[in-house]
Formats: sequence, structure tokens, C-alpha cells
Amino acid sequence: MEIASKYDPSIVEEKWYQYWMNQNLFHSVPDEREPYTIVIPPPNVTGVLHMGHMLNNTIQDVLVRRARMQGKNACWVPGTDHASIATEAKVVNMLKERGIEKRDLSRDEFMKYAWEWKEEHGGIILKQLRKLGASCDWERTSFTMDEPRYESVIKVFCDLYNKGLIYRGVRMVNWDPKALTALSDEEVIYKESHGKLFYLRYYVEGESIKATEENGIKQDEKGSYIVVATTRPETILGDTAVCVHPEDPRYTELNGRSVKVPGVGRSVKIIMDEYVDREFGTGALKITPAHDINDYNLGMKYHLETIDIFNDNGTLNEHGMQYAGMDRFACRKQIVKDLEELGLIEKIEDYTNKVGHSERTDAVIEPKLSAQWFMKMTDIAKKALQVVEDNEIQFHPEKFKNTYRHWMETIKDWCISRQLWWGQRIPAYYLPNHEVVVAETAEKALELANQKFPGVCSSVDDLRQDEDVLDTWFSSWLWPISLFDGIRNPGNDEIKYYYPTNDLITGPDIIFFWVARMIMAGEEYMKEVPFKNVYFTGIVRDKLGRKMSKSLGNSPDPIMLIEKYGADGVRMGMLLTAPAGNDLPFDESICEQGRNFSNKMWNALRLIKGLEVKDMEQPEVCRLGLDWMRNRMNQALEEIERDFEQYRLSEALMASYKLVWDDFCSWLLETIKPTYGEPIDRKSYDEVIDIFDQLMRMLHPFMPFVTEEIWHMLKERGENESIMVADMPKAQKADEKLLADFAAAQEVISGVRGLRNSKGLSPKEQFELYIKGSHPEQFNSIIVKLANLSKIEMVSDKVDGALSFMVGTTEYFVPMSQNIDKEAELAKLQEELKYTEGFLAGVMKKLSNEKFVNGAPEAVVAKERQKQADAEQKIAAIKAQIASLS
RNA sequence: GGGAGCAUAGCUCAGCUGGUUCAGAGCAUCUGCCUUACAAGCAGAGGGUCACAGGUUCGAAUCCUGUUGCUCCCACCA
Repeated sequence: MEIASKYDPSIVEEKWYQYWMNQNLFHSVPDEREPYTIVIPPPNVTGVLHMGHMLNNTIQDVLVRRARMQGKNACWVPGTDHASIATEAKVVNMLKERGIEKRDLSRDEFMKYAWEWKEEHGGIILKQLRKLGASCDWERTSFTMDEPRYESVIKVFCDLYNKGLIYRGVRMVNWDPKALTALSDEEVIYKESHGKLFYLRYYVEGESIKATEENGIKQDEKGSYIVVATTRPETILGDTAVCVHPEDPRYTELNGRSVKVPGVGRSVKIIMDEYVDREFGTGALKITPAHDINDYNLGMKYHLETIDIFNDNGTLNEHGMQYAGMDRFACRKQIVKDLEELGLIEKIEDYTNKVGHSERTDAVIEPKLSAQWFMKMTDIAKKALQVVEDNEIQFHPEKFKNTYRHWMETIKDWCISRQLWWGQRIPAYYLPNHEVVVAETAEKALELANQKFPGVCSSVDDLRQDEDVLDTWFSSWLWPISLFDGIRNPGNDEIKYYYPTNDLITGPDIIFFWVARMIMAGEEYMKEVPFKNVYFTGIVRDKLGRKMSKSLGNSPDPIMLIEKYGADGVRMGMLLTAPAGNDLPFDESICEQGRNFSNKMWNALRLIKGLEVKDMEQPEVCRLGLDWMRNRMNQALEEIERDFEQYRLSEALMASYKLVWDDFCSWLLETIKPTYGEPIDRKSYDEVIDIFDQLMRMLHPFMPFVTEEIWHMLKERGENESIMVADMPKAQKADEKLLADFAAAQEVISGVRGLRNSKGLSPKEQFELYIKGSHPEQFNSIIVKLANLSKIEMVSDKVDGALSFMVGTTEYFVPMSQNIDKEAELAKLQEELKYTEGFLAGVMKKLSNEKFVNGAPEAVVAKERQKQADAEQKIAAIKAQIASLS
């Protein structure tokens, strides 16, 4: 059989993915097997695959494929998220490009466009996942806004409302002036920004107060004034008080007085409250209850007037006086200019503070008073915290427990309404009498309205449904349940079988948004955790350590990478540098290692398939080598199984990699490889194929394509066979003694090769080897072959005129035909002697310490004594050699 | 401002309950090799005061304290 000399993933990957699809191997239905379930963290429906997805989904696929091969009924449910803000923004932009403004459309018209857009551009990301090899059950593909999920959300909203956990209220919320919607606290990102601190003059009303050294009052020809510092001078338009600390001696005289808001002229009261930090600024704080959460709280406390100066889009409204209609930032500039001209600014300082930005639109958040829907979180959070504390759900790495705990303990109510159209519309209906009813449909709402308020409504037309939609996370928090229709049909066969799911793979950035809330939903609706393990991936960064982002343009296109290195190569590259929870500095070149590995295995296949097989007796070298390899494989399997238990996937992959490359290719294949032109015996051939087969199965979860290809080329397979559903090899007991002996033999081989190398001799040069000391003789045939020896012999005395090396305390001699460089050899020996003597001195120091000998455990002391004996023996040997050389 | 975490070879990281798996792996580097499976390769080699300073201990990369430097999360100081 002619096999191409280089492995070409492009054809192979396409072929096998199609094959798996045709065989329907990804699909799962409940049966008597143990289930293994993963639900995908649904990517944004209009998103495209980025490196974070690659990492995340590779890990999921590894776990799912492994579970499947372990005989579990593996089900990986894919789907997408409607991402209300992001998607709606995209649709709005798309419409704008076509000359259509959202405000000119009715809700229904807009939704029609939005759905069209979703159908057209949505789900690209799921297609891309196939290129990666993702073994998702595509028949189960879901969308957070498809009918079952939509209905589930509505049902849950009604239920929580009826339980009294959802309420509507006027609160200070985070307002996104670009998306024109409220946001939850979690959707606000605080960024450091360089701004200014403006010191404004507020003149005291009525009788002026004399400025003194002690008080904070200043004076000029216009009267006495106090100075108030602010970062947002435009908000003075909404000022309704100035606050100072009651115990601040500078301002005691202000008690009961009023000041004039600069430029505005409004007279506002001085209030006294301990909230004020006397150290900051001038110790006087202007109060704008409509535009700052703290001011709002103080406003409530002192019954201050609330003047909202902004429109929803961040421009000034009619309270903005001459600035009405201006954008808030333009207004800030203008107002500063105007106040400066009026001499109302004392000074301006540079100032750095944190400013909230919208997670989705990056607009600067405006605290805004508005009517929103909230969910009470305190009680539900307690239960959700408990299951993590009790390790019913395990976090990997565990440190995220701390983060989780902290958030859960300080949790606040969740603002769940969004002023958008793309999403689940809140099923609250307002009656003409301003009462509200909550029901799953308008018809049910009418029924309810008639029950509660007889005679108010005559038809559904009298009901006005709330205009808002729900936060996207209010649908994704149900994902592990709603995917199996567990909300609408509790106790159905699917939810009973697949829930709770096993592993959740996600980024730590959505631990609050999503992970925590899913746990809450699980407790509330299933009385059971939604998953048993959460594996937090790291963040993919570029090699400079920056987060990969579209705006920086530092993110490689995953599809291009796959084309260049093969999906297997990219998968391996990602996994190798990504221990759980660690950020991974991604460099394209790590994919090379994966590609090279595919090629390595490919060439191993070429070697084996190129051999001529003959029915003949199995040579000893082959028998020994194969026997060793089986033990070595079991040893590695045990290690890999342990790694998987601890979710140490990179370690598991590295162990597999070394097993294949080093043990299988470099040692076993070199051992059993017949000399050129010679055949191999059938037994060895069959066995090496069997081992190769097992190796491919071990590796398949990591590198699904190349392993399937090789697996099929190894031997004839049935028409419908696939490695995907072959058995995962299981660790058997390994013979430790045999492995240790072989390791010693390997050292001998390396020793001989090293000598040859250091003398600049060709590998073809044959040597004789003489051994003084204990030596694993059973492997001599392998040593002879791999070290290219003409003779191997045990001796009781050292051999003169030979180069030597030691393995443990055993001396190995290689006679050299050519002259030995005595000087160099002596120098080397001297150095080794020095080192060993130093080593012995250290050991002796310990052993001569009574406290050590008495205090340390018996075994430790025994080990030290053994070290001493070995070192002494070694020193003697080195000295003897030095003597014979000089 | 509060909390969490990290610091081990040039890079990315292992190193469990202190003691031969204690200084390791992969990549990178260096030196030889086109040795008919593989130069996307083979053989060999070099490379670390385990951030710093103390302490506990017979013994510390490992435990404790402090210092420095990073990272992340949370928080309404204008």
C-alpha cells in the first residue's frame, strides 16, 4: 500500500466528519446506559468562532468523546443564545444601513427583520464548530428563543412572580444610553479613566459668612461661598442639595443655610450627613438624586427633589436649560467653559477614577431612575451557595469557590427587564385601572384580570402588555433544564435521564452571569444541581499577554488555523498550554507541535504498513519490546486516568503524546523494526498493530480525525465501524520491576550513544560493551540492537583502555579502537569525582547528625545510608579509573 | 478601599500529606547526523540560589511571617 509521506488533514477531516454524521454517531437517546451530558455554553447566535470558543469547545469535545468511548451514553447539546442587546444592536445597524430607523418600525415589523437576520446570519458558529470536530448532537440544536425555551422562560417568570420573587419597582438602575436599556449590575464594567475634578463655587444665600482660617468658607466681592468638587459638572443642573459632614468643623456655620447652584441659580439646602468623606475634595458634596446612586439614597433620606436632566439617549432634556438637546459630554465641556467665564470655578485638577461602561455597547453608564422588574436573590442564593460549599458541585480549579462565595453572600436583586424588543417579552399586562396581572398569555391574563378586578376589562384589547423583554441570562439560566423540556414538562423521560448534567465548561468571566444563576434555577426547579463539575477555562491571550479582541485585531481566525495545521493540530496546541483556570498565551506556533505530532503518527503507520510480514518465529527482541510496551502503556494509562479525574487535560494529553512519540515510536518501533529488506514475524506485526490501535483510541478524544484515519488504515474494519465508539483502553496492573529494569537498559543505550556522539563517530560504528556490576541482562538483545553493539559481556574487573560511563553504581566499558584523549577523560572524571564527593559529604553530614538519625523515620535514614554506600562505591570506581588512566 | 491568587530553566507549566520520581516536562537553544517511517525528523548535550528576607524543623521549592512584583474579582468616595 502506498501511503503519502506527509499527513494531509484537509481531506481526512472533512471525510470523517461526514462519516460520523452519516452514521449518526453524535445522536443520543435515553437508554439503559449511564448518561454523560454536557450542555454547550450557548454562543451568541450572530457570533463567529474565536479562540475562546476553540478552547472551550475542544475541552468539551474531549470529555464527551472520552465518555462515549467509555461506554456511556454521551450527549452534548449544542445551541445558541439570542443575546438580546448585542443582536438587537446588530439588527438596528443593519436596518440603518438600509435606511430604516428602528423607531419608524412597529414591534412586529422589527421582530420580523430580526428573525430574518437571525435565520440568515445566525448559527455560523455552529457550522464552524463542526470543522473543529465537535461531536455535538446536532439534532438537539436549540436556541434560547425557540418555542420550548421561550415558553419555559415565560412560565418561570409567571411562577416566580406568583411566588413573590419577582417585583416591579422604580429604582436607580444602570442605564445604557446607547442601547437605551437598563442593565444588570453584572453588565457594567468599571474602567479606569482619566478625567478632571472640577471645584465649583456655591455662594451662600442670605447673610454672608465670614471666611476664617478654620472654616471652609471663602469670600470674594460677590459674597461668601463654599467649594464643592465634582467629576461631572453637568449634573449641577440636577443638584438639589449640598451635603457636608455633621462633625466637620469647617462647615458648622452652614447648618440650616442654603447655597446657590453655580450657573443655575437654584437655591438648595445644605444638609448634614455622615455619608460624606471629609477627606475627599473639600468635604462638601453636591447632591444630584436623579443621577447618582448615593445621591439618590441621600435624596430619599432627606426628601429632596429629584430633577432628572437627561433624556434616555444621554442628551439633556428640558431641565437642561440652555443646554437642552446637547449630548452629556458636550454639555460638560460647555458648562465648564460657561462657569469659568462666570468665575464660578475655583480650580480644575486631573483626576483618575473608575467609570462604568456597558459590557455590550461600551457606552458610559448613566445611573438612572426608572421602573424595572427585579428578582429577589437572597434566599435562592443561599441554597445555591450551599451546594457548592458542600462540593455537590465541584469547581475546577477550586479557587473559584471563593469568588463564588463572595458574590453569593453580597448578592443584590437582579434587574431582569430590558428596554428592547429582541427577547422574551415580559408577560405582565396592565389594566386600564393601572393594576397589573402576570400570566403566560393574554387570554389567561384577561381571565385573571376578570377574577381580580371584575368589570375592568372586557377583552384582551383592554390589556396593555409590558413593553420590556427579559435579560438574556434570564433564559440561559434555565438552559440545562429547558434543553430537555424540564420546565414545561417536568419529569419527562429526557429530563429524568440527562439531568443533572455532568460537566460544565465555561470561562470564569461568566461565573455570576450564568454559572451561579443556573445553579439557582436548578435548585428552584429541579431541587437538584444542574451539573456536578464546573471546569473554568482560562482566557486566551496573545503572546504579549493581551486579551484577544476584535478591536485589537490580535486574534487569529480559528478557521484559518484549522486549514493551516488541521483541526487536530489546533486542538492539541490549545490543550497543551491550557491547564484548567490558567490563562493561555496563545501563539500560533504551538499548533505546529500538534501538526507535527499528527505527522509523526502518520509516519509510524507508514513504517508498519510498509513491512513485509512472514510466518516465522518471533525474535526475542520483539517479544521483549512488545512486552515492555504493554506494561509501559498500562503505566501511562493509569496516569492518564488520574489526570482526567482531576480534569488535568493538558497533563493527560502530554502523557499520551510522550507515550506515542517516545515510547512507541522511538523505543518500541526501533526495537522491532527489522533490518532493511527483512520481513517481520506475524505475531509481532499483529501485536504492534494492536498496540497502535489502542494508542489511537487513547488519543482519539484529543485528536479525533487523525486517529480515526489511522485506526481505519491499521486493519480492515467493518463498514460502519468507527473509533468514536470503540472501547477506551483501561489501565491494567503494570509490572514495575520490568519497567524499572527497562529504564536502566534505556540508560545504558543512551550512554553508549552518548559516547559515540561525543567522539563524533557514526551510529554505524559498532562497539563492544563490558559491564561491571548489576545489570538487567534480560534486555541485552535490545541493548545490542539499539546501541549497535557487536558484543556485550559481564566482567568482574574494570576494562583498561576503554571509555566508560556509569548507570547507578554499575560501570560500563566501551573499548575504543582509536586513541583516547586522556586529558579530556581525566578532566571529566575529576569533575565527576568532585561532584560525587560533595554529594557524599552532604549525606554524611546528615547521617552524623544525631537528631536526624533519631528523629527521621527509619525509611528515610535507610535511604540516606544507601546513598552513602552508593556514593562510596562510585567514588571508588572513579578513582580506580583515574588511576588506570594516569 | 476590601478580597483572592500567583512568582520554579529563555517560554508555558508539573512538583499531592515537608525527606530519591527533588530540582522535573514540553517547547525553544546548542552539537552531530539527509541512518530508506518521519528534517513537520533522528541521536546527544547544555540550562534554575525554586522572587527576596527572616523563621519553624534533624531536614524547606514545599509550612509560617514580612517585603517586592504581577494577575484577577468585588466595592456607590463625589
